[in-house]
Amino acid sequence: MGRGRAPCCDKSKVKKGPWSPAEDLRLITFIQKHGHGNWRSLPKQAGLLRCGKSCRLRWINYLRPDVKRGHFTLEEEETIIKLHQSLGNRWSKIASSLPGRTDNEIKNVWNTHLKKRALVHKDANYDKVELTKEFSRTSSSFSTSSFINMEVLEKKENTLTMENGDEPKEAPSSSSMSSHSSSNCSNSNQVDQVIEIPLESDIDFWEMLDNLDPFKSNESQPHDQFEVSKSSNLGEEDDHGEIEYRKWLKYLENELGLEATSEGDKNPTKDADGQLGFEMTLRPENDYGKCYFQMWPSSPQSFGI
DNA sequence: AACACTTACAACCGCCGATAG
DNA sequence: TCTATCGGCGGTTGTAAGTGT
Repeated sequence: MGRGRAPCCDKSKVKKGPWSPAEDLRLITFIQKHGHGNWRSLPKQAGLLRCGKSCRLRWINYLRPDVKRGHFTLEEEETIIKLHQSLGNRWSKIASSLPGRTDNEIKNVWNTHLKKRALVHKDANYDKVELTKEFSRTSSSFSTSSFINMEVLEKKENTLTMENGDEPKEAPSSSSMSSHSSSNCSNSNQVDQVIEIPLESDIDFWEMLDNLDPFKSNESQPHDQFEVSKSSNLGEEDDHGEIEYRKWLKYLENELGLEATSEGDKNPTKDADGQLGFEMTLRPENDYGKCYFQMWPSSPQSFGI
């Protein structure tokens, strides 16, 4: 065999295109449990029909807990412009100066906004007024319906993804997504992570969940195995939502090594914004601390709230 | 309302350097 | 020294969402 480079994987056997929430969850779960020592073998071990590179990219650019999302601040944009002047298209180098930002994101922002601005800067000595106007542009469009975000609020010493001896980053900036959780976070400093989970009608997603072992084994049993607590603080018309919700609990307990500290913790609560959530403590072996899980429906109505 | 065009960004592709055998 | 493999990087593409006509 010559020096010709073998493809990183069998392209005919891997899925391409956008990641589904189910795939995201699988990847997050796997990396939380086992880390990502070998990207090439990870997809197989995690049960993902993706190539290792795709998993790595998805994790680094999107799922990593310390990745900062939302629009760039004026300072960040100025930093990028300055660094680009000295470094050129060395996006990873530029990204290393902007904690929480990925090279891919910086590259995109450069190509879509900053390149033009830099040209204007060159030609017209950088009109600060225009710059400020552009800064107020609407934030990047989050795909809220297909997003799983782990927001590390107060990271304990942990085993999660801190490569190269990275220091735990500050809490991610308040994006439109993160704002869902802010009220909860501020109420409990002991919560270490907020994991936001879409509760949507993504067929693939729920089919995957339904096929997971904990649920498979329940197929012959009625749904009320997750016995809906009528005394919960949700309305009675929430039965369906709460059943799904309890499925989630069961799944998370099994997959992420979570456990409720008391039965009361398993009862979902609503915050001031009407967001459903529940608090659970991770088992000691994971050492991730206490988490607050939030679920948001595609629209509040779908939960009858 | 329907279509065309533009924008934003997630994801893919292929190359490169480092490393192990 | 050569070769195979891997992670990482930068360029590019595909497409959903937004906007204009």
